[in-house]
Amino acid sequence: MSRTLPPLNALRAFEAAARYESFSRAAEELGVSHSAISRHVRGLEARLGVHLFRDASRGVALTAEGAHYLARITPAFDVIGEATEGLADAPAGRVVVNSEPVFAAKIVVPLMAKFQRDLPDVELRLVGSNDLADLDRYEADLAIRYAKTGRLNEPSDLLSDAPIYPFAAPGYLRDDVLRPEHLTEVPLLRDRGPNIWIDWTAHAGFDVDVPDPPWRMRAALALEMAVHGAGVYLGASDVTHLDETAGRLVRVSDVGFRQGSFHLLTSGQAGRRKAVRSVRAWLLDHTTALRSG
Amino acid sequence: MSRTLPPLNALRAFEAAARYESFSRAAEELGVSHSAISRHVRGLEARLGVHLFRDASRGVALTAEGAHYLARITPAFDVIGEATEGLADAPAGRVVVNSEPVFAAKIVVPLMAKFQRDLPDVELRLVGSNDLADLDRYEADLAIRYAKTGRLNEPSDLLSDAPIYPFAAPGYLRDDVLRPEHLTEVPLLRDRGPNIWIDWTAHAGFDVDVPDPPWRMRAALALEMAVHGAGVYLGASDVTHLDETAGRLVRVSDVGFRQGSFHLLTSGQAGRRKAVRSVRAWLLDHTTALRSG
DNA sequence: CATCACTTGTGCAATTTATGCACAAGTGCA
DNA sequence: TGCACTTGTGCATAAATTGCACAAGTGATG
Repeated sequence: MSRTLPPLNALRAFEAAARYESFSRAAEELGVSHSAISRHVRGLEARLGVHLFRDASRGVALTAEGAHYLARITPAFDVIGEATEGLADAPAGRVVVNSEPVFAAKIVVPLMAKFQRDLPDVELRLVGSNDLADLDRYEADLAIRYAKTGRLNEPSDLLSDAPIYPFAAPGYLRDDVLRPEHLTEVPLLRDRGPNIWIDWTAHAGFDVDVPDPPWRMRAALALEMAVHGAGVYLGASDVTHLDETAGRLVRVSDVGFRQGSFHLLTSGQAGRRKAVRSVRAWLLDHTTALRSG
Repeated sequence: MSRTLPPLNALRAFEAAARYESFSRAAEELGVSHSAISRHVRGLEARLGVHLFRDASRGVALTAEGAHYLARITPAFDVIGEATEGLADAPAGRVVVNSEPVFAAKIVVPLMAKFQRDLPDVELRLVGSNDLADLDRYEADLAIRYAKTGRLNEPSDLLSDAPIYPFAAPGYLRDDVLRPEHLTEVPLLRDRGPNIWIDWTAHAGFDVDVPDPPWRMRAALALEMAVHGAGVYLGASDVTHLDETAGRLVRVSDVGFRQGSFHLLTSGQAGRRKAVRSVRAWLLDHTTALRSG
């Protein structure tokens, strides 16, 4: 194998500059400064030892060699671009979904078997994490994030805006009903953000000062504690549904309110892939029950 | 223009790894470590969101997508390689020659008009410099260097090993003959290296202690001083020939000796270009008279 | 079953390449 | 003459590439 290739990044700069016969225009297209283009092009010329451009009054002009080279390079790059985009058309492949952990555990994981049957060629990689995956950096194709109020800043699809209720293990409270005196007797569990128990007591009309516990934990842990009879969990009913159905949790009050929602974000780049679009559509199809209206 | 290309360096690593279905083999071909290949490939997979390889017991195996992609990418790279090598076949282009200054000024420059007629499509860029151009870093295509003794360490072509004689402006010495008493009366000019006047007096049989002047200068300046009647220059007759022919210098003794030589080095990369090979051949053709034997 | 050869994966740090900013120089036009 | 537009370059920063050393896995062999 005796093929030697020039520095490919410089070649890319050359190809763009040659198409426009302008370094500035090439810079715009590639999203870099003209200075980067100039350096790449001049470096390539020096390395190859030929003039690909000559000076023009405005911009640059291709030499005969430069024009001939461009005529060969552009189609080659087109092939590479098309082949790469062709991968996006494949219905198969791996799709990385970064999800808030409690949503991953309680909603997505139980759906995995069905997902496997419905989209057998897609390998779903589910990453439960509270860290915000950088979709622009290809850390994930799809991201499920929780917005405590309103919408997300980025374009997204609403997955769930299920109302918030208090839940406890069956038998944890007398008659499985939350009463005012309980609010100072038992641990009040929630996600570690603002104390939504204050909002709830206001809705319930309970005139009680809710103690703010000295510990913090995230929703997934708090929910597990409730399941194990260690307190009353206040949170969205989407993530409790699994344990309710299994009889591990009951709703201990009919007073609820809506605050916060889960959203699905799609990476701009990966979002063009058929496999990613399939997963997105599937997730939205299978979470319709979680959305109001 | 909506074409988007993957990171091209990673694509190159993929293509080599895919051909061999082995990261180690690809690493050998590209002259990097396997670890670089692995990172490139896995990065590309992550970015594209598809499996291009699956694990095999020994090495890696292409997935269907990977194989299909390879079948498109390899021909595109072949086109780029061939187009780039095609530039080398062009008889035109710029050729950079880095030359020791006195050789450049006295031998190459006077030949430029003939060069222009003989190779009109080649732009010769002559750089006179005592700095050693790094041929591996594309600083020059050809380099003319002086070896004070013997040969150069690198493969090279002998350009000139003309003997060393003393020269002065006509009339500077009585009867244009260098006598022993002159050696302590007039400035003895030479290149700034070891005092070759000591070698000369030994050859001439003059029992004189040659003074070592407190100044240093390079050959080109020393030669100009002699032309202007400011001393006697001792140096190789190749670089004095122009001024002799023009009557600006005469040889003032028949005693000469051989020491030192000019060599032509050719860059390995640029040396494959037709234009560079043409210049090299031309230079060797037009300097045959400077070589003994 | 243990050992070895071969292969890929990864933490960490060093090296190389790419890049932007700010200024300079050149050209054409009003 | 001044302005708009264009490319070139010193300097420094940012990003990508890379190697080293180790780890883990697989298959073959004695």
